[in-house]
Amino acid sequence: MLNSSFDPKAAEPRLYAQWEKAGAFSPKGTGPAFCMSIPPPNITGSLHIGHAFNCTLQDVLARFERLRGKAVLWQPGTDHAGIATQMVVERQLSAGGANEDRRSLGREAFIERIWQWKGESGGRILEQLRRLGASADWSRERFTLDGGLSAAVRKVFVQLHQEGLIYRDTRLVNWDPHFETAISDLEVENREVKGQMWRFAYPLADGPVDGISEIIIATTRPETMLGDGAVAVHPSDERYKNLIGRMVRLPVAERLIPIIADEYPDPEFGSGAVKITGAHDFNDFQVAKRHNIPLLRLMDTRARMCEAAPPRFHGLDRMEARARVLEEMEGLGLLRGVEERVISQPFGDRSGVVIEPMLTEQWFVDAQALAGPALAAVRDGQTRFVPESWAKTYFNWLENIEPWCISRQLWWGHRIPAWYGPNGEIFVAETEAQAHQLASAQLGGPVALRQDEDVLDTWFSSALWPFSTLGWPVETPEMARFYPNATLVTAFDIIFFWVARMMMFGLHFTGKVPFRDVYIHALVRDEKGAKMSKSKGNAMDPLDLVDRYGADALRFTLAALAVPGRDVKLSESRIEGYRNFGTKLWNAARFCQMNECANWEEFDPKGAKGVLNRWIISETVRAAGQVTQALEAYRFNDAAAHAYRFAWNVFCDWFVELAKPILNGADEAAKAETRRTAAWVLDHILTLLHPIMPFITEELWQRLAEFGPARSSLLIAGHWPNLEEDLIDEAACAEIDWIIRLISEVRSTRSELSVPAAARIPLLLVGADAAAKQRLETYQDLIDRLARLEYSTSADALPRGAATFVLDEATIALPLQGIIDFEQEGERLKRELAKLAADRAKLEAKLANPQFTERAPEEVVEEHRERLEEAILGGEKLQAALQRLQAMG
RNA sequence: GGGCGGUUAGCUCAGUUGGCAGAGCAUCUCGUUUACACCGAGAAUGUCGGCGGUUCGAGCCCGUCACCGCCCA
Repeated sequence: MLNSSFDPKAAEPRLYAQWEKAGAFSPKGTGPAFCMSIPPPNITGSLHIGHAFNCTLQDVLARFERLRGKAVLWQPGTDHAGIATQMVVERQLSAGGANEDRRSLGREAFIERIWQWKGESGGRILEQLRRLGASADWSRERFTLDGGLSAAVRKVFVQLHQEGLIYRDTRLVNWDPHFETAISDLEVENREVKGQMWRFAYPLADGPVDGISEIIIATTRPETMLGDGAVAVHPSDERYKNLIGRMVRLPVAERLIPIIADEYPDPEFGSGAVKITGAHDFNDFQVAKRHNIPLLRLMDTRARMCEAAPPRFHGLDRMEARARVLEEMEGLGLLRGVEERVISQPFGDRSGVVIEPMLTEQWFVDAQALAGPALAAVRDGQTRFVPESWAKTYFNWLENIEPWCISRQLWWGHRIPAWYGPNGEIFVAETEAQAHQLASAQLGGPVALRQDEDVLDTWFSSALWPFSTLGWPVETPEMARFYPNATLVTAFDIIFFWVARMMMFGLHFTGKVPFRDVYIHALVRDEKGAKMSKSKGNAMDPLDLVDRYGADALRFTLAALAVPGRDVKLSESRIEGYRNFGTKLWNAARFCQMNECANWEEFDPKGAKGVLNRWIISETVRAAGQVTQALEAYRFNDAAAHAYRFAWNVFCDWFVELAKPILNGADEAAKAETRRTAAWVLDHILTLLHPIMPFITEELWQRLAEFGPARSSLLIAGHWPNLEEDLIDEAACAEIDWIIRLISEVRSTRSELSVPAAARIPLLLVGADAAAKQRLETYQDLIDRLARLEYSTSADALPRGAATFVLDEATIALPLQGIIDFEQEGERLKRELAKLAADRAKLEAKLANPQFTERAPEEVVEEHRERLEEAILGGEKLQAALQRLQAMG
């Protein structure tokens, strides 16, 4: 016998082990393939609510499609996370007290240390996903630095290089002076901070022109003036027209620089003149390129001033240099003011330090060339964004894409497969041996080669994830079967980083899109809508929630809140509510078990005779259809809501209650059929809920079999309902619906009139048609019990002193003389009448409008007519009841 | 500055061809009816952000404004 509640703590690990042991997570059978590649979490990561959300949605899909008979491969794995991982281990080194850092350790030993760390703690997050019930195929777990995936990376690099799509170039990159590496512009966080805007005067070198002797520029970064190559003004700016082409004397640096005309400066903003520091500002870089302005790199890798600055600045940190520049400008009398203002400043999202746009030589991917096919594939529908609106974000980014800087000055990652010869010749090859071959061939003999020190951006390998994990470039059976992937589930903040790049590389290297659907979900925020973060202290730990409420409750909550295109605000009361739902389900199963609702396997729902049974079977068909449709459309919230409503508000609230008299009754045939029906429906509920609540449903599936027929499989390997519409019996639905409405109305009336709950009262059905009379007769016991009636019967006339309400064509009277206050009932009737009168007036007005009757669809007009008739007849009946009541007074 | 999203019950949010405004939580009343108090029965609650337009009919479509959030400059 089941206990009165589910114990997730005990059951979850047991069930999960059972699934794994059964090999339930591996693709099975010959059905259509369904493949998802997990967005690989960082090995440094630990599970946060965003992972839990992403994981839940994927698992819902995986389990749903698996139950539908597809061969499901949910491909798991992790990402090496270059900068984050290196950071973790470097921090460990410096905390070790041995005065070690990565340089003292050396590259090889340091990397060894990281592998060691990875072995110990790198798999933690995947363990945590298991606690949520993730049914990924762990036997196929991959890591971006695995041999096969690394070979794929080298192949891609070499091929793109051969095609001229990877090249070395000197451009501005976002430089992180803390980690001393280039980082992606996507890893830069622009924050509004308080800063100052200084105004500098640059004197004209050859004396005044038209009375103007200097030009004023504004800057928030005074130290960069040392690298200025020009002053730009807008060609249409009348103030400066005659200055274009003249030189100014750059103070402090004591150099001459030209005044140039360019569209970039905004004449409305500040003085309209802009200093151009091509080596330290992205916009300036573009201007400098257009005008061949020299690029002067002022800083070294740690953002200390270097050669291009005057010697007295060498070695100064950029902030020290700023103070010095200001001091000198002031001394020269050329500082023309300063104002406080909010400025947007770039910070490294990992290091937290101010990012320096820096002129360096790096490897770049010609992303623009790869973007074309990636754009086309979404435009012509080969890959579909869900919700569709995210395609716009994707288009917008790809249409304006910049060269992708892929080299990183780190040690942890895929080392760039490029070797340099004695005179700087570059040999790009998949192996060092091949590089030597290339070098020999080109240089006429063996030479010493030095491999590029840098590693690739982590996203370079992630971009290959949907196919490198399947074995590409080897043509494996998995590639043939599971590529393209069916669906990618990820958050919107990663469309640029990852989705776009997978599209570019997938199309370029496999000729196919990497996935058909991209389901984009929102971010999880706290109940006030703030982004969760450890520093804010509002982060909810998913594992803590699992401990307290069970994985199913958390999963159900996340699914129920997964509305496309909107942030998820998670509140604990919601989780608690869905935990309660689990308990409700558990107890419904317990009821079934106590009533021997089993042995349905021989049961054919088509042959069910009882109206109640035919009704709940009809409802099951409807619910299964709704849940299926919702999941197919990625409407996780709808799927959750439909399943919830059916299980609780239909099955528990009505079927179980209505079935009780039968199950306790003497009609053995009816009893047997009802038991089987109940078992059949419950199994369908378990199946429909399984993708969202895998643990409790699996547990019930197995426990229910203790008294019934043995299960032929675990629920995870069961079958999704595929019910035929002709199981729906409209007549049975109408009949049960009538009973439900009758009972609800009695309850409501009793409650409004404060009839004591324990009081048994009579019910008279007045003016009913034959069908209604028949229904009352057939279900009398049941109605009496659920409405707490003394007796119920048909009658010809309204009794004296009764509370009344209208049900279709009939009037229901509850003779309550001596129990209720008739004044109160009179008031209640008047309120009802007023409501009906208002409805009536509205409907009449509408129907009197020829525009409406002529233009609205026939069925809408008809519906309005019916509603009007109902309002009129109902009003008459209540009016009669009211008169009868008042006649007593 | 450009783009996107949001504004519906006290709170969190649904509302997908325009046709009777919903759910969960919270609140209030009643209830030990043999699955369940993590429960049952019932109730109350709305200028669908403002203004204008299209339409027989607008929470939904269009325009505009306000406020909030995010992304990109």
